[in-house]
Formats: sequence, structure tokens, C-alpha cells
Amino acid sequence: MAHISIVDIARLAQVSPSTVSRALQNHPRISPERRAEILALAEQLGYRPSQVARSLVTGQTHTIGAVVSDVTDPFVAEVLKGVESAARSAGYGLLIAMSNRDPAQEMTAATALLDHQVDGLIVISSRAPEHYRQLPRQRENLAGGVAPVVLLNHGYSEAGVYSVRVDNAGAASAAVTLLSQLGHRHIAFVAGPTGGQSSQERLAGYLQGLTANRLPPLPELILQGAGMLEDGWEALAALQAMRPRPTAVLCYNDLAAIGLLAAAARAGVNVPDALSVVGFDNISLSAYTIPPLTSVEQPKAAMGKAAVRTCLRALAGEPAPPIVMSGQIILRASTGVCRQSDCT
Amino acid sequence: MAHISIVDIARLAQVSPSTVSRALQNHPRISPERRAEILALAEQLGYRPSQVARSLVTGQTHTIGAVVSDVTDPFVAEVLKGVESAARSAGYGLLIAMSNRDPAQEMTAATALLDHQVDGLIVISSRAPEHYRQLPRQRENLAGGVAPVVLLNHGYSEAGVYSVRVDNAGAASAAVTLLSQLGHRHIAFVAGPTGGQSSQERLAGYLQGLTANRLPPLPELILQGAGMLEDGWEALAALQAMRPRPTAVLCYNDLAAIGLLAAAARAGVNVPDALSVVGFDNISLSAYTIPPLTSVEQPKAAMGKAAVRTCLRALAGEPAPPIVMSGQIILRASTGVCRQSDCT
DNA sequence: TTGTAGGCGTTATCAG
DNA sequence: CTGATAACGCCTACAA
Repeated sequence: MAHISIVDIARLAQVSPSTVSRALQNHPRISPERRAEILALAEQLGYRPSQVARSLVTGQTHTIGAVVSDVTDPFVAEVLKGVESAARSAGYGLLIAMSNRDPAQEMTAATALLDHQVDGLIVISSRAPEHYRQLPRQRENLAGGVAPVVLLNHGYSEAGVYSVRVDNAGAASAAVTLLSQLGHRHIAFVAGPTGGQSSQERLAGYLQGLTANRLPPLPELILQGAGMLEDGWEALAALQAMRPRPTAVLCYNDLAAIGLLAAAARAGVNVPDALSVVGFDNISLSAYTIPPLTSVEQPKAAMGKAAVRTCLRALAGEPAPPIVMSGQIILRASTGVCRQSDCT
Repeated sequence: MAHISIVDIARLAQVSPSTVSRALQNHPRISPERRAEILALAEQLGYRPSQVARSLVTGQTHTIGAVVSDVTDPFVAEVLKGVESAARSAGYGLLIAMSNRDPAQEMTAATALLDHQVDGLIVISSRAPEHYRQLPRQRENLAGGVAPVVLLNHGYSEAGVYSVRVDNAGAASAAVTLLSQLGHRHIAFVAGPTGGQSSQERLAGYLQGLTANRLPPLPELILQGAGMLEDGWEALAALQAMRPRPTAVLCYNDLAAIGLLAAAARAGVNVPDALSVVGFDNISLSAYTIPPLTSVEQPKAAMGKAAVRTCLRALAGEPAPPIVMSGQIILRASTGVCRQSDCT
């Protein structure tokens, strides 16, 4: 009697297993007293239904899978926190797998999750959304339908693929406008990982912001990066070598911005006096950098929760339109008016 | 024909389902050609075994659960990364649930995971290890055994409860010794969450370090905290108000240290000249703070992997002794020789 | 080496 | 409202 089951309860309650099953799932057609009696018995016996057996017949595992690039990235972690909370309060378990920012590993991870028969998939920062087109089609979940895929921060559109994202371009553009209004005319950009859609969108927004403010979009102002601490750190030297030297820089994310701040401090470059720095994501650490970092806030936990809602909606067969949230600039001390001679 | 199954393959291959089953799991007693033929067919049909059905009969879900205090904590995230990688490469899925640092939620989370029938549990930074004594006993997994619980950074000892941790006391003590050798005589401590075992151990190590270096362990030098950015931030004022004023401070973790660094910069307190700061965890950000933070490195990913190994070992019925890893001080610029008049 | 039959714990479809 | 009975997909004695 390893695990007490529904038939054990049935025996003790002098009823059939089906009755117990019905009592347990609040089935309408069962007499209140019977149900109460059975529920009490189950409670007292410490009965826990076998999700596995249930899944086998219902075709649903009540788990959703999350493919994340890297839990170690604060942005990802905060989104994941929202996902976990929403999933669990909806009675769903959360299975995670990491892609380490690699498209191939991303598919491996997704496949592993699908093999564990998650009901749906949430992908945080996909690098290979095209592949999901094939994946779920050949892998059907137990209910016989394809597992819905919710892309977070990716606008890929396809049947069975949903999306929740932030208006990256708009926010990046707004950040450039802010800098322009502070008098900056030479604004550099530390780009994100090539292949990431949010990278492209933020870059596009940066360029849009420049032209909107009548500033020339110069290719040499764009530095490569991958959204990591090191990228910002390394960007400083390049920034310093430019002529004219940029007085402001927008970073793909806060991590890069923090790396840049560290390099600036090390090199004796005063922020914001000699260089204004703007990040993106507004991770919690950004309020504690030196100086505190101006950043674009993304509703990270809300995005995670929205992704779960979208996923559950899709699972229920309800329409689940793409969600686009908007970023908001949080002004802190890393940005200031331009002090250089050639500023407006 | 929602999902292609073992009997579909059997029909097409003109064999019985059991033969297919055997071929799929590399059973010894099956002719090579049959196996090859079946494997090819399965491959070509895109067959994926139903983990659910398999679990129902084998009693194992091939998933392990992780209860984490908060994925947003960099230390936790890095450990989790190790856990995920080890779990997945062992063919295990990883189910996570957050406790938000609350003992009650921790048990809810653990229960949710156990309800999803994870084979084992890994708890990162437990606040209520006593409860696991009861939990797994009443909840047995499908195999009829209790699910092993691996406590990370907690030395609770009990049958069925395993542990992987770092020598917190030793490392904290070593950190104090380092500060003492730099000439500091008034060393404060920003404590971690009450209720966490690592908090207690680090505090104990701090006290041991003081006495080992013939410094008086004064209660007023110990500040409350919970291992978050705000705690370090708020600690500064208290530190400044002390007489004699401490010239060095050891923090429960890097997050608190980073908050302290921010507050110091804001208040014009030079680090390390006026105040030396030491963190704990050596999260990746700590190399990029201003100044870079001296910290106690913990082998975070390795601890995560060790936890998985321990869990699998327990699952296999093999002995899985407690693992204690050691920390190592990473010297950076946030610590320096004491410059005050009353230093040695 | 291969096939047959039974069962894992639950839900669901029928009758009663 | 309740009780048999048949799946769900797979594994595993046991038999051939």
C-alpha cells in the first residue's frame, strides 16, 4: 500500500471508485452528504490524487514549460518570477529549461519540455522562433492539440504561436529623445545580441529616435554587444576613442550599462558629467548603481503573468491576441545635461 | 490518432507492442535487426514515448523539483543554473516553485511539487527544514519510497534529507581575519535573514573571527538585515552613527554589500578609505561594482550540480553523504588597509 | 527471441 | 444519484 488511492477510499467508504472520483472533483451529480463523507475520509487519510494517472486519461499535465535564455539574467529572472506565480496560482506546475542563449540549445530545451508533456510553452527571449512552427506540429500534446507557444519579447506570428512583448522601439526612441533634450548630440548605442528580436527593435528605436531628433544616425556610433556586463565594460574604450566623443550612450540593457558604469569609474570618466548612460530593463539593481542608473522600465512580472494568461487562454481555445506593453523611462542620476562645448 | 503510440508502431512493424517497447528501451533480449527496424520506424514516424504513461507504471516521473526562495536573487539563480544543467543532462526535468522567503509558502511550494510527483526535491535556502521530516513521510512517491530532499545551504540532518552546503562559518571567519590583518579593529556585520541557517552560520563565523583575532564581539556592531539591497543601504546610517565608527563591515551577502556601497557613495563615504566592505557569494555583478567588491566566492553552479547528484544517488539507493564545500575570498578594491588613527 | 495478459490510478461513458 | 466497465499508453512477468 505504497500510495493510498481512490479505490482504498472507495472500499472504506463503501462506495464505488467512480463515486469517490466524482466527490473529489466536485462533480455536480453526487449527493452532498456522500461528498462530505468522502472528502473527510480522503482528508483524514492524507489522500493525494495521482497527477500522473489523471494526466494519462485527461490528456493534460497541468504543467507549463518555460524555455529561458539564462536564469542568471536579472531580466529573465524577474519575468520568470511572474510566470511562476501566475502558473502556480492557476494550479499549474512550471518546468524550466535553459537555452544558454543558443538557438540549438533552445530547441533541445523546448523538445525536452514537450517530451515531459507540458501543456504549453513560454519562451523568454527566443532566438529561433521560426523553429516553433515545426516543433509543435509534430509533437502533439495528449489532448490531441498542439501545445501553444507563447513568445515573450518576440513578435513572431504564426498559428499556435502567441506573443507578449514590450514596445522596444518606442521606448528606445523615447530614451534617445530624452538624451537629445538634455542637449546631447553624439549618442552612442551599445547593441544587444545579434539574432535577438528585442536587440533589433531597440536598435531600430535608437535610430528612429536619432532621426526624430534631427541627429545623424552614424553606424560608427553603434557598438556590438550581447547584453552582458562585459559588453558595457569593453564598450567604454571604443567610446573614448571616437571623434567626436559621444556624450551619451544608450545600452541594450542594464547589465551592459552597469558594466559601462564600472569601466567609466575605473577610467575616471565622470557619469553623468562626461558621459550620460541609459540602460534598459530597470532591474532592481539599477537603483543601487553608482550613480543610480536611468533606465527603461519594463513591467517584467506583469509580462510573465500575461504570458501565462495567454497560454491558458490558448489552452482553453479562447482567442489570445498579441499583447504589447509599453516601457517607461525611469530617470535617475546617470543622465544629465550635456556639458560639452558642442552641445546645444 | 492524436498521438502516435507504441501500438501504432507495432502494427506497422508487424510485431507485438511489447517487442516495440523492448526495442525502444534497449532491452537485451531482442534481435538486433528487429530493434533496428523498429527504431527506424519510430524515428521516421516521429514517435515520442509518453512520459506520463511510462511514469504511471514505473513510478518515476524523471523530474526533480526545486523549491527556491526567489529566482531573482543572483545567488539562487546561479545555483539553479547548475541544478538545471545537471538535471537535464541526466534526463531529468526540473520543476520549480518559489517560496518568497516565507516558511509557509515554502511548504506550499514543496507540496505542490510533490503533488506533481517529482522524484526528488532540492531546496535552495530552506527556512523550515524541520517540516520536511513530516512532508515526505506522508507523501510517498510512486515507487513507494519517500522522495529524497536535498537541502542546499542547510545542514539539517534526518533520514531522507540530504545536504550540500558551504562552510559559511569558516569563510566568514576568514573574511574577518582578512579585515583584521588590514588593521581594522572595529568591524561591523550586516546580518542576513533571521531564520536562515546560513545567516546564523555566517554570524557565528563573524563572531569566531573576531575572537580569533582578539577583537571584542560587540552586539552593537551587528545590524539586522535580510540579504537584500535595501538592507545594506539602510545599514550605512547606523554604521555612521556608531562610536567608535567601524572602519570595515562584513555583509551577509553581496546584495547587501552592493546596497551599502550605493549608500556610501551617496553619503560621500569613501570605500575603501573610510570603510572597507566585504560581501558574500561573489555574484557576477560584484566584479563590476564601484569599487569592485571583495567577496567570498561560493561554487554556486557546482553546488547545484552536487545537489542533483546527491538527489539521484539517493534515488538510486546509494549512500549520499552530506557535502560541504569551502568558500574562498576574492580580493577586490572594496577593502583596504585601515586609515583611522586607532588602527594598529 | 517474441507474444499475451494484467495492471499502474484516474476519468468517462454508459447503464441502472 | 450511483455503479460497472472501458480506456489512457506503457511496462513486465509469464508463457510460448
